[in-house]
Amino acid sequence: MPELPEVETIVRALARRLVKKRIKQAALFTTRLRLPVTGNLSRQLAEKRIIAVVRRAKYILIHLDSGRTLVIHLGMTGSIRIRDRSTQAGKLFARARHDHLWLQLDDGSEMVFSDPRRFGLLALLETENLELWAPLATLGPEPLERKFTAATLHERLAGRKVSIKQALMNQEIVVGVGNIYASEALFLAGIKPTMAAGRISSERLALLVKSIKKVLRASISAGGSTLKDYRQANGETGFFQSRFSVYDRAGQRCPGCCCDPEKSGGIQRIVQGGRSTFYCPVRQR
DNA sequence: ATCCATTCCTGTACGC
DNA sequence: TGCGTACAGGAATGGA
Repeated sequence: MPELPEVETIVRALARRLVKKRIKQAALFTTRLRLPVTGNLSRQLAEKRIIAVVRRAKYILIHLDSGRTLVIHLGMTGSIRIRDRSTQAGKLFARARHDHLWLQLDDGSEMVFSDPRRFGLLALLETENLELWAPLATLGPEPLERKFTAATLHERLAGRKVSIKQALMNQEIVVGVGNIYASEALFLAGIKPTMAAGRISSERLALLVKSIKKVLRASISAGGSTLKDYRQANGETGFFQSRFSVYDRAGQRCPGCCCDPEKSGGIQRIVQGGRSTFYCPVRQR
């Protein structure tokens, strides 16, 4: 999916375009997402004003003046597009194959949520009780907040035998880090992805925390990473993918590596928990 | 308590 | 061109 930088990029665009706008009409085209969509979303969204759009972990939270919040998670292949009235000039909205939610705003623009694989989710919840909702209730700390420190991570990893790569992807330990940025952050920190999470020194965890923040911030600055499905809300691709150090670069030389990939084999691809991990055996120990 | 494989669903790339 | 297979950015689940 969209990991934290991609979701953050989308949220910033949505905030710019949607806040203070009123939803004129809404249409939900399926209830079959990762969790069944409950309630009459179309009716509950119509005539409501959007007062804020924020991110929590990889969730998009759209606060409405009705005291409810529209929650969107993009799963692996979800995307959100906003289209101007001007680009639609006179045309009726045409639903594409995997469009699941359509909103028409009072300035004539439209927001569409699409998700071919339907691993994403949509929910409308009481804003006041949002944090009690199970998927949000168990989430760990935000990696870009100041209070996410080596001490935080150390405490959360204590005694864990699972690999550090898998631990970083566990949203109860730290949120927002998915398959790409887990590999990238571990490369920056020089930590081998298979190390037991609970056995890494505080010093190395401090470097890991810095690396996580650094790679996430750099990617946000680049508008995220586009592999296949991800697009910014205006339809443009991100461009951080061109700056990956190890992700999807098996056999190549890692940035600044001293070794000859012809001999060393370069960046390795292994599988952990069913997901690909990329790392440099020379620089990551 | 922790960890692992499996599952949801669809699209695409690749080898034959 | 067509077919089968593997794999893809996430996260919940059940069983070990």
